[in-house]
Amino acid sequence: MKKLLSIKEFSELTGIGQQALRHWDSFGLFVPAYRNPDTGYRYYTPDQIIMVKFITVLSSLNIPLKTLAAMREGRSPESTRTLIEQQARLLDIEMRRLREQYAVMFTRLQLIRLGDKAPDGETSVRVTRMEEMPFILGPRNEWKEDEKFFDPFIHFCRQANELRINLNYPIAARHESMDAFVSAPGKPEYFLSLDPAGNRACPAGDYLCGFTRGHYGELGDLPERMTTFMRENNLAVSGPVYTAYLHDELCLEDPTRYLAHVCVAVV
Amino acid sequence: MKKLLSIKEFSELTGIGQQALRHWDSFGLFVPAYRNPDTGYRYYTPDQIIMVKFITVLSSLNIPLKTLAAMREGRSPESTRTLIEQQARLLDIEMRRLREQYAVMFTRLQLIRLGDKAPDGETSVRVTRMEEMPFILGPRNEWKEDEKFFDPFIHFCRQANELRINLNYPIAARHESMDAFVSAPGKPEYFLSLDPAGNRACPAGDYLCGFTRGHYGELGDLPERMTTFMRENNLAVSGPVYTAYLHDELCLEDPTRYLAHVCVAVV
DNA sequence: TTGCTCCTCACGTCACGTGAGGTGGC
DNA sequence: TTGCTCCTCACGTCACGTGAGGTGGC
Repeated sequence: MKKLLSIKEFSELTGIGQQALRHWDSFGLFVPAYRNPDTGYRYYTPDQIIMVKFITVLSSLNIPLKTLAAMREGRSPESTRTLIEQQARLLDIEMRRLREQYAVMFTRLQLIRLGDKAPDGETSVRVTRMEEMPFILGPRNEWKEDEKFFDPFIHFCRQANELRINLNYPIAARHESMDAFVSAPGKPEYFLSLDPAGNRACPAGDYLCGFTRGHYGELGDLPERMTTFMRENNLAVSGPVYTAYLHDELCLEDPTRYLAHVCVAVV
Repeated sequence: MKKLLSIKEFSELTGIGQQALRHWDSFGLFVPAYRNPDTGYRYYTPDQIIMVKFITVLSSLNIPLKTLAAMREGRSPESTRTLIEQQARLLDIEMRRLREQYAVMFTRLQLIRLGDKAPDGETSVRVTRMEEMPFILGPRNEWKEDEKFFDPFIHFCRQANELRINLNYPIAARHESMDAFVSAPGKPEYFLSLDPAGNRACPAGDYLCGFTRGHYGELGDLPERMTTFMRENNLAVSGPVYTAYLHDELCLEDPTRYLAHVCVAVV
């Protein structure tokens, strides 16, 4: 004689809600071992815990319950093995996705923190040691005279989609030379995705860094201030100019207060 | 003059469905940069991609969109930083959960595969080298005469819930001696959870293994066959007796065909 | 009888997807 | 005019949660 558990007891034992158990019963995914024909009461046996736990594990990835129900009938060791192996692959994909999201969040956090430490007045220019920053370079931008301002940016995003570049990472800009930056600060030659697994990087080293506030591409007098600083301190440029927004629309509602960070390697 | 994107263009660029964008607009989570007052058409700017991507990353864990919308208004670098840090913690928990599920699936798979390789006739007894199998031991079972058969099993499950033992792992049984196993095969002294991170393990070594088919606790003549085999081959027991179901209700619909595996270390 | 549990509708929720029916620009 | 896109309801979906109203055993 097997011990029978009421739906309340079984619900408490397994942690599955009563209504969930009734729902699973309603379309045959998981039915009680016994049902009182007079009262309609559901009774479960303790060994049904095994099945119920298995179902929760399987359903925790977005496999529809009806699909699971279909797979459960006519089951065999082979079919269950296949089901688990398939689930393992899904788990693997999901774990990759989470790791990537973690990296996205961490990269974003680094930028915000760098912005939090921006020097007083937010207009200063200085030389700082910077760590390596990996990235993926987009296609070279074409700034035709008649073209709309954001067309190259859209082109970058479209290319990114095609090349399976993750647009969740912060996007930065790059001018190939200080001259190019000074003459057109809002028209970088490249956009880049700050993917930590990127195939390129701006190397660790001393960088001339400038901060300024304003809408995307509006860098005010920062280019002049940087060139002035370099002249006064006898510095020479030794690489491209990188522009990143540390505090952007994710942090601020007022677009005129976005915080930009421009850096260029110097010797 | 900013480039304006129709909802279709923006949807294709970001991979977010048109109706999702309308839905996000409807309660203020993410509104188009411009709206034609005559036609009601929605227009988005390319830089809104950044926000939309951020939202998808945040919402991919089960944070309700309304909660996100509430957090988005009056945002600051500090609030966004806190939001990301909180998200990172959630991601961490989620990754632990997935790793655990992966272990659950893998452990289950090992049992099924062992069952697939069960010897011909499925009634044979033999000595095999077995790998280490970690587990967590439950409380000692009390088999009172008048108690229902499954009561100790329920007690184990309840204890497991209290002790935060993961019941998703396969559950096995253990008799402390061959005598105890032979005299009451269906009444093990312990139940155990086959958690690979368990604090105990049956060590790698040579085990006398027996297979039999039948419902839980019904081991037929397997105990006798095992003792006979040991006598005939001059083997001595050197540890507890473990019983696990390799093909159970997860694999088979017919309870009389469940496949049990009994093993005991021998010298 | 009281309190507890169970039942079956039936509607609510969340984040959309999917037509239904109509409009507007080329 | 045709074809395309956009709009706003409004209902469907999925996996339940949450009462509503009624029953049954101690």
